[in-house]
Amino acid sequence: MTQPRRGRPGHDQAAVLQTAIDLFNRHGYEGTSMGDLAAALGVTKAAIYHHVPGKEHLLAQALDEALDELDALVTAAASAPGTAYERLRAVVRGAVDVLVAHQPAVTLLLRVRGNSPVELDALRRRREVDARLADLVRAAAAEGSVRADLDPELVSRLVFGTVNSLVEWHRPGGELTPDALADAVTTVVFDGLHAGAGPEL
Amino acid sequence: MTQPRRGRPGHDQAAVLQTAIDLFNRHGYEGTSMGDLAAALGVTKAAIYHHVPGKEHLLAQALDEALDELDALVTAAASAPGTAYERLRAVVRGAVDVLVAHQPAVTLLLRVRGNSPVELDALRRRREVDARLADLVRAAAAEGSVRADLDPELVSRLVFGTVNSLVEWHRPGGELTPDALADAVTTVVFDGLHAGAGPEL
DNA sequence: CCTACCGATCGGTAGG
DNA sequence: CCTACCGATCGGTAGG
Repeated sequence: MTQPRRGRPGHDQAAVLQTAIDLFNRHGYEGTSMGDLAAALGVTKAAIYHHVPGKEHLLAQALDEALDELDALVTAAASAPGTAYERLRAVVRGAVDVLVAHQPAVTLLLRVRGNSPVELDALRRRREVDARLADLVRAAAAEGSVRADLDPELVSRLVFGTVNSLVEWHRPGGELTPDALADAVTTVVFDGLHAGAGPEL
Repeated sequence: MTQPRRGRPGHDQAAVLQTAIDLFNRHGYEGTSMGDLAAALGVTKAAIYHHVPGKEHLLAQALDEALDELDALVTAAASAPGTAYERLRAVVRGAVDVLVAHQPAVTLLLRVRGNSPVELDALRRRREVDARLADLVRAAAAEGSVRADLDPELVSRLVFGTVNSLVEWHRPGGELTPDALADAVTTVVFDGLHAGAGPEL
């Protein structure tokens, strides 16, 4: 039912967004001008405004992509069956999967500073996700399956700090499959670095 | 031997740098104008150029502060006595100390994208530090004191990803002392999350 | 001659 | 999707 295109094929909204996210990640949001984006797309600056209402709208769409995925992850984990330990382990693995599958959008989210209403709203949504991740760690600690000698809030920050750090170096098409990467992260996080550490309780 | 000041007391280079680093961290380097910096200092924009040659010089000084500390840390660790395990454990603890003591400068460093020669040079120096950290992990794995079932390069990225993630939430004057924080990080990194995991090999 | 600034404005570029 | 622009603001510098 889509109308046949007339004129030059050009770009659709999704292509503009994808290129924008890439440039935002490479040079920073403020460090990327709409002229840079136009040049990367091979069009003039004004042409971009045919597809999107403005620069900040591109940022908002990218942040929503990442936050929608993370929201879905913690919501599913909160209502999943099994022990708190199993749900925590699943959410760590799921977080790795989200970071790998949506790396550019998640990278942008993790760099948001709150410079605008769009960024402040993203920070608010992110804090909610972080709070629900901390709830899972707290439940696992209360259950006795995760160490309780450290503040669960602190443990949560360290664990998901580790997961989030993946965006700094992981690139799609690397040697590691997402599954192998998730295995490595959960092993290091739950069992630690010591040689011969057991894979399970 | 310093001459008595005449005219308004004003600000020295160090004060301008400290305020600049704070603003760069809060709003991003490109998101901070020299006008913003001037307003934060309570002077005019032109007055800043009496103290510093330009905006990028402020960034370069901040990045040098962080990189000098990290260079000193890995250099000391590389020539320290003891097993590779002991040196790795010391460098993890030392990295926490550096991040806490130089949090604003290190935060800036971790966000550098390579947008300019100054940033590219900082990235180059940072890659050298990262390589020497990976060397330590490799030596500990070869020694048999750290798990060798995972690529040392990957383990290094995860460990120092965890440490680096501190800058995202740690603020000076929090509840945790630097020592307690370093304890918590080394415990989680080396022993993992499992309840009752031993504190040592 | 100095340090420590100010009011005004430079040439370019930002998002739109 | 382009040429031709705008109000404003950028980093940096002039004379005093």
